[in-house]
Amino acid sequence: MTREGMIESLREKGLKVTSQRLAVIDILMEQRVLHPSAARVFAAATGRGYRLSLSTVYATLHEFSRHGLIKTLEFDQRENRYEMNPEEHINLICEGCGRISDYPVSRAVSEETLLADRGFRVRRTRMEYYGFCRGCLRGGSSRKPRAGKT
Amino acid sequence: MTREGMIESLREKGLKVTSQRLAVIDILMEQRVLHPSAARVFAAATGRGYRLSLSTVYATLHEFSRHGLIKTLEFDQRENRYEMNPEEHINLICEGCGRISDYPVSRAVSEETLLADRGFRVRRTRMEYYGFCRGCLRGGSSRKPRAGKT
DNA sequence: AACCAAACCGGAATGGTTCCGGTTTGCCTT
DNA sequence: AAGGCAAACCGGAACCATTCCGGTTTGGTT
Repeated sequence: MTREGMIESLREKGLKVTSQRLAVIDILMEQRVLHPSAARVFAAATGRGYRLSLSTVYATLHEFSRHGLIKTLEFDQRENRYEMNPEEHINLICEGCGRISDYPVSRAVSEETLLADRGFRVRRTRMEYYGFCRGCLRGGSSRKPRAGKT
Repeated sequence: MTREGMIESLREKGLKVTSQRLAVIDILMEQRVLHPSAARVFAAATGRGYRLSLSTVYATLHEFSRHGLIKTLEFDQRENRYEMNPEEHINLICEGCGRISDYPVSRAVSEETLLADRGFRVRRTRMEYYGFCRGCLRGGSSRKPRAGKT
């Protein structure tokens, strides 16, 4: 999704295009590979001169997520992260440095199978593999050593 | 894993077998299909006459999880849940009633593939499908209508 | 029976996120 | 171009499941 595409989406859904939302969109586009947290989006935005509050960043990300423009990766101990990749994939989450990368893969069980088999209607999925990335395995070059719960 | 098996595991790992831990084990065994939360374990335990504190329940579950006796299902907004099923499976999580059920399935991508392909070493996985269970689809018989974030 | 690290306890602290009510603003109408 | 209004924004207070604290108890070993 491009910056213009997101703005287009806002209009389609009847959401207002505000300077704060544009700021969030810009940062999200720029940091998409990082799967940024709300705090990071806020820091990056203000650090670059945009004017908006942390509350607004939270509200905006929540709204974008609610409308399917982005996806929220919810965690218990670590802060939530946001991703823009709409394709089906597994998130590889490094417990050493906290980095998240995508690994494309098709859904393990089809929606139809689950519905027929269990009467369960899938709305969204979440697939995560926790472990250590190449860098952290290789003598922990590590940055931000953010271990999850062991 | 049986009650006796868990006690055995505690001894093997050098963990003390206390009355509080036995209480938690009993409740976990009894409520295994429910994937109970810490609060529920606590309530069930005290309600049945066991004497232990909520702090201890948290500490115990954390310890069991750390040693691989159980697995913690971490959530952001809702409370964490704990499961005893050691098999590879997908957790079907109903956004209507909060019920969690298991759907056995083999790992989508093998450990070896990921290591060769990305240099990523998998330590644990998490696969969840969110949606609505049979009961909630059929006119929301619903109990505990616990919606996650939309 | 003594010893000690591990486990337990209640209560205070934590911290990412949400809520609150009051103010500002995008956008539709005229 | 001005008016009107619901949506969006804001800072600060509130939330709450979980963790932390230090002081006490206890399982298991010597």
